[in-house]
Amino acid sequence: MGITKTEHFTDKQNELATLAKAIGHPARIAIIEYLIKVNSCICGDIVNELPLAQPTISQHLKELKNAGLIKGNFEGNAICYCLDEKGFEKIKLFFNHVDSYLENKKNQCC
Amino acid sequence: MGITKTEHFTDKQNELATLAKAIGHPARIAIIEYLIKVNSCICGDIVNELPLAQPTISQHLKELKNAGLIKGNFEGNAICYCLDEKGFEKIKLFFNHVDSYLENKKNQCC
DNA sequence: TATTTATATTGCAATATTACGATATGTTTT
DNA sequence: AAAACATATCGTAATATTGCAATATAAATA
Repeated sequence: MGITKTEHFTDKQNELATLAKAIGHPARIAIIEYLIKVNSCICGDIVNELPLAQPTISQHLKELKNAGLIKGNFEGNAICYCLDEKGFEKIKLFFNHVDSYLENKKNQCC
Repeated sequence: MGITKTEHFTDKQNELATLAKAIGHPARIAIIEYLIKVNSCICGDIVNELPLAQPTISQHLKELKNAGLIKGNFEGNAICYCLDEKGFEKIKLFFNHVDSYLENKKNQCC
C-alpha cells in the first residue's frame, strides 16, 4: 500500500528508519559529501554542483533537515547549510551496536 | 517522477544510497535488531515476531539480502538468516568518514 | 520602491514502495 | 506418493517518492 505501519514499531525504530531513509538517495549522499568537502555552503552552490533542478535540490535539503542531518542559517538573503551532528550521532549509535555484535560473533551461522 | 536519476551519480554514491534505503524501514530495522538478538533464525520466526504478513516479511528479507545486509542458508526445508558483515562494512566506512569530519570541524557554520 | 538574488512552495506526472491474499515452489516427513 | 511445512512469487490496491515548471516568498541592493 506504500504506507508503512509505523504504529507497530517503536519510536526508536521509526526514528532510525527515517534517518536511514533520508540518507538513502544518491543526491542526498552527494549533498552530504559536498558539505563535508566545503564545510558549509548555500543552496545555490549545490544546485550548481548537482545535475538536478533547484526545486528538487530544495526538496532534498528539506528532507535532510527534517531528519536532523543538516541545519541551515540565514546569511543575508541566502541560507547557509552544514551538517548537523545530532542526526548522525543517533545513527552512529545504531551502527556501533551492529558493529560490536558483528565483531564478537563471527560467522556463527551462514 | 518517483524515478531516481542514478546515472548522474557515482557507483559508490548509488551503492551507499541502496544500503541506507534498505535500512530505512522500521520493519527492516526490527529484523536487523532481532537477528542481533537471536544471532540467526528462519523466516517463520520473524513472521511470528513482527506484526506483518508472511509475504511482506519475505519481501523485506529479499531487500535486505539484495543490499548485502543479510544472508541466508538452506537448513532443511527452511532458510537460516543472519547478518552479512559485507554490507554493514561498506556503510561503516561512510559513517566513519562523516564522523571524523564532524569531530574535527565543530560548529564551523550554523 | 523596483529589481535582483536566493530559496521555498505548489501542482502535477511518472514511477517506486508497502502490504497482503492467493498461489506456486521446494523440502521434509509420514 | 501424499501431507505438512517453509518460503517465494504474483497480482493488485493504496500510498509515497522523485523531479521539475511555474510561481510565491523574502532579503539585499540599486
